[in-house]
Amino acid sequence: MRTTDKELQILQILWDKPGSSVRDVHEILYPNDETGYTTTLKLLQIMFDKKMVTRSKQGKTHFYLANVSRGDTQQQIVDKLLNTVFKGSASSLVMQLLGNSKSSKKELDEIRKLIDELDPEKDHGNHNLID
Amino acid sequence: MRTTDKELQILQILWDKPGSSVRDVHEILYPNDETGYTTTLKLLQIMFDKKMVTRSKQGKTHFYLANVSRGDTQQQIVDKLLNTVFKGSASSLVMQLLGNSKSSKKELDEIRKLIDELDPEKDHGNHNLID
DNA sequence: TATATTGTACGAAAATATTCGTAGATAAAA
DNA sequence: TTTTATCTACGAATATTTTCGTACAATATA
Repeated sequence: MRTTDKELQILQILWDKPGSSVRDVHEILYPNDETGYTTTLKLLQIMFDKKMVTRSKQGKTHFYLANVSRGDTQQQIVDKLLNTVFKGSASSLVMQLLGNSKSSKKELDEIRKLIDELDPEKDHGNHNLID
Repeated sequence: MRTTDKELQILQILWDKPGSSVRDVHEILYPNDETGYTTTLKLLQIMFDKKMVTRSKQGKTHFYLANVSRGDTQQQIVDKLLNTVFKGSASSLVMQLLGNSKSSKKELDEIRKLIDELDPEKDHGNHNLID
């Protein structure tokens, strides 16, 4: 089953603010009300039919929760990107990502730590320690 | 201007095999001819109108070249992914990417090297060298 | 030369995604 | 209680993407 662009944006909101109402979502999605309220409503209803979200009624309004995990969804999308645009090469994806962006030193360190954890055997990083 | 799914697949082919004909592209895109030849033709024509590709005629057939660079396109798509799904955090994208995938040691080393180049100041990687 | 094959062009159908309009129910405010 | 706000439901209009059908020209083959 496919996740469309708008659905992804909405999931994003629900992951950040679980239990949002249609109005909550709508106000974040279209801060200037460029688009009608019922559009957002319809999207949430479709997502409910697809079981991408759950909801509970309180009074007359529904409160929604994402029913797919952020991690799984991220994984799915990254995998697709990896295969369709980077021929399955994770390193070239990372190169593209880091090469032309202003990632903070903190982020770089986090990534390095991750790699060290994934590849514990190698005696890496022994450059210019002594001299 | 937006790059659709199929357009991306076709660009992929043209980057790998510059100067492909419609038939070349078609056979790679639909190896079992699940879809009509004129579909592929139409897609290439649309991409030509959008100036995403160029072409030159030889006899009666056209040979196509991508008119957008692979790198730029990758960058554009990765940036979008980064912002819509990872809140702009490159490290969490990389974590998702590497955490749950079987990247080869070679790839991990390449990535490490890249990070070292981007972050030359830090005296990183000085763990358990002596003891 | 006739016939089959392979190419282009392009309008339109089909599939999918997004947006809107209307109707009706419930809750809040006058 | 009447009126106004806000909510849901849902069919249908729009927009976009993908696919197909048909016409016709150029080339290869019988």
